[in-house]
Amino acid sequence: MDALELLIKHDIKPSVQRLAVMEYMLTHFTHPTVDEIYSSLSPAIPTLSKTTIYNTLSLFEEQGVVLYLGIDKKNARFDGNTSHHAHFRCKKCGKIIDIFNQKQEDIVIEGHPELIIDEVQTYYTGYCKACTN
Amino acid sequence: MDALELLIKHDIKPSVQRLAVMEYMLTHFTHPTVDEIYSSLSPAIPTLSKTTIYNTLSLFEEQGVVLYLGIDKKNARFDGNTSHHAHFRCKKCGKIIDIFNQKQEDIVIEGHPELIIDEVQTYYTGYCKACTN
DNA sequence: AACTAAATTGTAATTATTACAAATCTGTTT
DNA sequence: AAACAGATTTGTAATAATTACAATTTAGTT
Repeated sequence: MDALELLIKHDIKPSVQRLAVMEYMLTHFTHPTVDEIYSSLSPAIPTLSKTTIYNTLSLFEEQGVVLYLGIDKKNARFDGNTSHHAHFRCKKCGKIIDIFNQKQEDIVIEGHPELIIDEVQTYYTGYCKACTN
Repeated sequence: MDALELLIKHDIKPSVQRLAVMEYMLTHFTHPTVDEIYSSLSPAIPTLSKTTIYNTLSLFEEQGVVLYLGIDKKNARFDGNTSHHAHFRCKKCGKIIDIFNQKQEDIVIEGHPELIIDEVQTYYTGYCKACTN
């Protein structure tokens, strides 16, 4: 599925900027920050504003086409992969690794039938292989 | 276990400020922010500085006597309950609820024996009972 | 009492994010 | 093709959480 299709499917009107951000998210599953996205796209779209990146990602998140990650104290991070998976953050190098072998979480939390769950995020913290040696 | 014992057990030299913060965390399992802690303790300790709260919580977290929660976009939140449990945040009222009925997570992630896991945090997001009616 | 190291304080700096008004763009109607 | 309306983007300024840091205070030891 390409960027344009994805936007339309999620009721997002495409624009040059939105397509560029979506395209970036679909080719960089590195959980980028706003700054990283801005720095990467800015040369090709010289008029691009960082506010647009904030607006765009905020819209994308509302429409469920990207995931907001709160795993990093410093910056918001975003994930173009919205399928169910967890994340691991290395305390030393800061790298964030996808963890795919998760059982699908329950939609209802046992013992809390009164809560309506929209989203589940699991964050592991520790040391990656490169930082252990 | 009282505040003094806990600090000593975690190799933290007690001081008036540290004891006050620890005491607060042991009597307020509300996942407070730095500001909330500061505002609550400030009247009794008029010379208290907000920097001290930051320093103290940072030390407490390193020593494993409180948990840092990244569930709230705006502020850091802290939990004096370091036993294994998950958290739920209501999108509407912002309340954070403890979820205790979790199976103990594995120390090793299946498929990633190379990662050293120090911590696992699970954050649920959705709507609480009061905000659903 | 003097000394040393640690802890606390207060102010200033940093920085991510948001608010907002002006400018630009898109699509539609006349 | 011009005019218009609404949405989008932009740039700047404001906000606010956190950190840096130097000065002061405190606690413990000689």
